[in-house]
This record gives sequence, structure tokens and C-alpha cells, in this order.
Amino acid sequence: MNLSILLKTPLFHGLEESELERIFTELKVTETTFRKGEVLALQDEPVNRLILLLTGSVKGEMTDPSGKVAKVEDIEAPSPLAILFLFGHDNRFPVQATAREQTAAIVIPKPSVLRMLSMNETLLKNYLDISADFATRLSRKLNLMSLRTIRQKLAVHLLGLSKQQGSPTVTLDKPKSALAEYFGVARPSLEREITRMQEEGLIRAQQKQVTILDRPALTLLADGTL
Amino acid sequence: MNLSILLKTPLFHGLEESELERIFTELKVTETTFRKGEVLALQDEPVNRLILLLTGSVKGEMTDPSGKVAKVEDIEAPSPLAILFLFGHDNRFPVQATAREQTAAIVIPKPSVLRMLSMNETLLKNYLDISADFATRLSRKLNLMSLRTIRQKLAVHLLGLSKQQGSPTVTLDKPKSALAEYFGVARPSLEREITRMQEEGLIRAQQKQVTILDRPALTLLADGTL
DNA sequence: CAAAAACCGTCACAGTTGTTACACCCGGCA
DNA sequence: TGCCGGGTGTAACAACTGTGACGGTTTTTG
Repeated sequence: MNLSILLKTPLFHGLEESELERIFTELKVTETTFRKGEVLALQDEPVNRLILLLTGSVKGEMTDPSGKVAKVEDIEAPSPLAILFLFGHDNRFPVQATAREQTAAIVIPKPSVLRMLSMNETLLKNYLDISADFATRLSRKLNLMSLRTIRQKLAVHLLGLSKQQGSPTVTLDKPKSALAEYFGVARPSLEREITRMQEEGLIRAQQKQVTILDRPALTLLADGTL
Repeated sequence: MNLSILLKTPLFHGLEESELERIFTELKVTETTFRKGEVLALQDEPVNRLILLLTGSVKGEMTDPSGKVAKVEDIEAPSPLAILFLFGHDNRFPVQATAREQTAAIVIPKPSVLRMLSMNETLLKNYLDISADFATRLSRKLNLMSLRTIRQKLAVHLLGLSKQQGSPTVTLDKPKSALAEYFGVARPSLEREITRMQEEGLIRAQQKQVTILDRPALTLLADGTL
């Protein structure tokens, strides 16, 4: 197994190769490969193992009882799968995971994960950090979704980007259609709101570049004061 | 310090008292008391310690730059504070935590938490389970908030309650006004939707009792097929 | 380089939701 | 008993958002 790839992943970052080898040997961890279209995990199946993607990518689909696909999420290697749902009571995969291409992964049974985390404090910290970051994103998105109007969501998101990029002029990270989907709103509605805010002089938007013109007003919007 | 209280909390459940004592002695964990109104944690302050409530309760407030209070959440002892945000990068308290009454808590610095979790596998599993359950709730609520219409939210929520209570007739856990707030919608809008669904024969609602009459239709709604 | 695909901006219209307001019921409490 | 306060049911109207559609632009890709 190629340990050097693993050492570059967030989960095993900072570990010595020898240490990792020791752990994997003791836990009898093995590598599995999936061909395109193969299913790594079924929706609603209990999560009893940790799946770590080494190469390739996986498609997460939420299929309804009626058979229609609801939500899709793509996960690229190297990355863990459903790390947040490995523990807890009544923990099941929220989506069905299917290989989008030839994909290599290591699969570690839940009890072994526990042992592994006990064996190395760095590993434990990495695991906790990854979980927490995931949870933070979840929490942030929940906050966003809790906002009433598209205007507010835009305000919050733009201020966040501005803070993150350290400039009043921000570059949108995704196409606007994807942004609309992220907000959970229709694309034309998002466009309309951008147009309005521009007409009102709150922002200036050209292509993927958006400049914040009236920060105080945006802040008020984000606060829900308005 | 009263360890027997702690042993009943989810985090320390299943541990021997002697074991817990050993851990706390080694980590030099101490108990702190807060008077009513004292601040346990500031909003946006980096989370560098785990706060475990022993007795009393805490009020979580999200204050805006303008000084207005936005969201409130209450946490009763015994319970950990912001357990999900202890790790991760750029992890800060999402709310300001203020004691609502005389409150006792133990505060464990982040490095000590890591050591503690390394020392005992049961403790580690408890911690991971608690985090995961929290994340699951978060995820579930996010799903709910992602639904477009109030009708869908109601369908999902009712089906969930029905499954949980094991009966087609469910008892609402909160007053309808609180339910509306949980959904993030206006109360009259929720009432209207309940009325409509009753007129259409999907449910029968009287007071806090709601009976599911047309489960297939509700399921379709929940799937987003409709 | 040309065709295909993805993205963008905009519109009219329909549907859903929020707002505000009023009446009612019920339990606690002086 | 009579005055609250919280929770409930309902209504009219305004505001916001989604839908479906169209033409134009940019990017990808063979």
C-alpha cells in the first residue's frame, strides 16, 4: 500500500511513516479498489467502517423511495467518507456512495478506528479537527439557510468572502448557478437580487467580481436588523 | 468534586469512578462556579477549553455588532458546552454563554482533553458519539431547512414524529408557535398550511394531536416528488 | 476552429409566505 | 372573580420567490 499518499492527507498529516506502518500492520488494514459504478456504501446503511479515498472520486446520491435522485455531492480523493457519521447512535449513511471512476480506498472497521485513534495523539487530534471543521461548515450553512431573504443570504455570504479574501472586492468561488443552489434558491431569483442590490448602490457586480460599496448597509442586512 | 454527577453524564458514562478520579487527578482538573450573569465564554472567542456544566444552566446569546440579541439557546446541566467547536481550525464560540443561575462547571484546557481522550477508550467513544449525535441533529435540521415549502417541512416532521412515536397519531412536542420558529417560518403561515392539509384530507389536527390520514401523499411530499 | 455545453442576464406570471390585525380560549394569580 | 399572558385560529394584503422561457455570452472540447 502506498503510505506516502496517506501521509499527505489531513487525517494522517504529521505522522511518521514508520508510525503509520506500525498502526496499519497491527490493525490489519487493507486497501480496496472499486471500479466505476461500484457502490461503496448504501444509503441508510449503518456506518460501521471508515472509508478513506486514496485515488479517484465518489458520487454521493440521495435516492428517494420513488427512485428519483434528490441531492448530489461529489467527494474527491484523498478524503474521508462520512467521517462525521461514523460514531453516534443510529448513524447511517445519508447518501449512497458510488465510484465515479476507478477508485482506491482503505476501509477500516469502526472498532479499529477507535483503537487507531487511541494509539496516536496526533492522529486523534487530526480526526477531531476534521470532524470539527466539517461540523463548522454544516453549522455555517445552517445559519445561512435560516436567513429569510435572498438579500440577507447574499449579504452574509459576501461579507464572509470579503473577510476571508481580505478585500472589499471579492471573487465568487463558484458560478452563480452553483451559488444559487448553495443558497437553496432559484437562479433567476438570485440574479434579480444581485441586480437590485446593484441598482441600490450596495454592491457593484461584474462577472465573478463583486465589490462591496455600502458595507454598513450590508452589515445591517446580515444582522437581520433590516 | 462530585464525581458521581459526572458519571451520569453521557461523556463519562460507563467509566469507573476510580478511573475518572485517576484521570482528573493527573490532569489537575478543577471545578469552577459562576454566579448568575457571569460570562462563561465570549462570542467569537477561540474555543481553547471544554466546559462541562455540572449544575445550573447557561444562556447562549448571539449578539450582533449593533448590540441586539439575535438567537437564544439554553443549555441545562449536566451537559458539555460547544463540544463540536472545541477542535478544528478557526474554531470560535458561536454565541456568548452567560450563567442563568448559580452554575458549577469543570473547565478542561484543550490539550488536556486530548490527553484525557487518549487515556481511556470508553471516554473517547463517548466523546465521538456525542459529537456525532450533535452533528446528526445539525444535519437533520439542515435538511429540514433546505426544503422549499412549509408543506414539505410539515410532512417530513410529522413522518419523523410518527416513526419515533410508533403511531400514525402523534403528539406535537412543542407548542405550534415554537414549531413555527423551529421551521423558520411565521406562525400564521404554519397554521394556514395545517388547515389546508386538513381540508385536503392529508391529516387531522386537533390541539397538539395530529393524525396522519394519507401517509402515501405525505411521503411523496417529503421526497420532494411533489 | 467550430460545435456543444455551460453560464449569464432578463422577463412576465403564478404561487407561497410574511405581516398585521382581530377574536377566542384557557390557566395562573391577585 | 376578573385581569392578565401565552397559545390558538383566521383573514386580507403586500412582499418575496419560483417557474418557464428566451437570447446572448463564455468556456470546453473534439
